[in-house]
Amino acid sequence: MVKRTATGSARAPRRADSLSRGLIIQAAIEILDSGGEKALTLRALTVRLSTGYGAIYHHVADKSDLLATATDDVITGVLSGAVADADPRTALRRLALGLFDAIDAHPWVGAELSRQPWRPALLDFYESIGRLLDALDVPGKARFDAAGTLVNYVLGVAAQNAANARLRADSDTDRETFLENAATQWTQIDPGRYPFVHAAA
Amino acid sequence: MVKRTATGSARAPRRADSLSRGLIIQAAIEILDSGGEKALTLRALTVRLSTGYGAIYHHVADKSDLLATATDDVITGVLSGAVADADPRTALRRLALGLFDAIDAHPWVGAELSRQPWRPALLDFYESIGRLLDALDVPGKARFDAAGTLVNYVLGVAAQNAANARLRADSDTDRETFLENAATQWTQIDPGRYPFVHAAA
DNA sequence: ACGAAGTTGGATCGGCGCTCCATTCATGGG
DNA sequence: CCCATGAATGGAGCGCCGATCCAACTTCGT
Repeated sequence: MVKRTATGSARAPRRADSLSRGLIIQAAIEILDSGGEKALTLRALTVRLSTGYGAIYHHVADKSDLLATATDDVITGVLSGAVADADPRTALRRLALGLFDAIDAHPWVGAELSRQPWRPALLDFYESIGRLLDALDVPGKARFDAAGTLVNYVLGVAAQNAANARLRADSDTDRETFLENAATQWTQIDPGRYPFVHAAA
Repeated sequence: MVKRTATGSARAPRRADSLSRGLIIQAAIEILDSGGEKALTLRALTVRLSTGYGAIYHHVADKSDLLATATDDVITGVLSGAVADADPRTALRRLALGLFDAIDAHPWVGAELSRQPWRPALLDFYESIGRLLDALDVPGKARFDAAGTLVNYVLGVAAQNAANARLRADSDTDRETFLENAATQWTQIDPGRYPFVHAAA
């Protein structure tokens, strides 16, 4: 016999597997990837997870919390996916390209990062860059400037790339050349920004 | 005698001064400046302009059109406000700082630009930078890269600045030092990015 | 066995962008 | 001079959103 609420409507049975914050965020990421930023609605989440609002809000503060945590997840993935490299310069390149690729694959990450540039995951990113620049014997102050310049540059180019992708949703033939452009531009920037270090190397 | 609609509700008299697209956008900018991005609602616009939805949608496609045009207006203001300067290098500095100040004064401009990096007004901005770099005898390809790097850097730093302002809504004592930092960082970037040109100068 | 604490589902609320249409008014052709 | 026409206007209403709230359910210590 189906139980009824006080208002007389039917009530679905409780889910078998228990919900968790991680599950919710993972579902949010999938929705964001498949449908873009505007596709992530609480309703869509309840449908995908076969649950209600209460369950979601029990594990998550609000929608912005959801977006922020999802973004952190992606960035952390980029960091952990970056293999250690003997040469700091190519390691930097790898890191920057990894960030670009991540935003290219999940455009909503770029938008969120430009909205909240001090997310913990992004600070970790700065930390890694700082260590690599340290290995390049870049002096302290310049190191900070360089990290900021690099990240801002990647975020900006990724945003432009996302805008391009929005304009023409197909013909990704020149996407590879675009990536190569970004790569070469960065390789130009690093030695150019620090001509002393570059000359020393 | 007050006229009544078919549903019997009262109808306000028609406004004396006629509406125009420019008026609507100006009102939108004022709302955005005073209350931030989320304060711009069609309802707020109707209240401020003492009008209805129909009048607004007759002059404007939709809300994104409103935001985009308002952003173009601000950027165009930065460009027209930049006085000609004999030295291309300080002219570049002025342009970059002008963009930063504009975003600092209207944070919603930064968010919109990162969402739509190819707005006509921003293209004009690139055009101006390109001309200045040409005056610096920067070769063609590097010129394009430099303009992109500069704009992306300013946008990124401005976004970080906006985030800072969001965190501490007061104590703008260190805002000046922040601006100076950005300025010196750019003066470092320009010669650093093109050590050849800088050495030649 | 039982009640407290932890979890879940969904009705509900206020507000949003936007559509639609009755109404108003300036204009110019007869 | 008049009135037909169409641009301009105001506002009710629609569908959807994020968020709240609470009854219903589960788990678990005792």
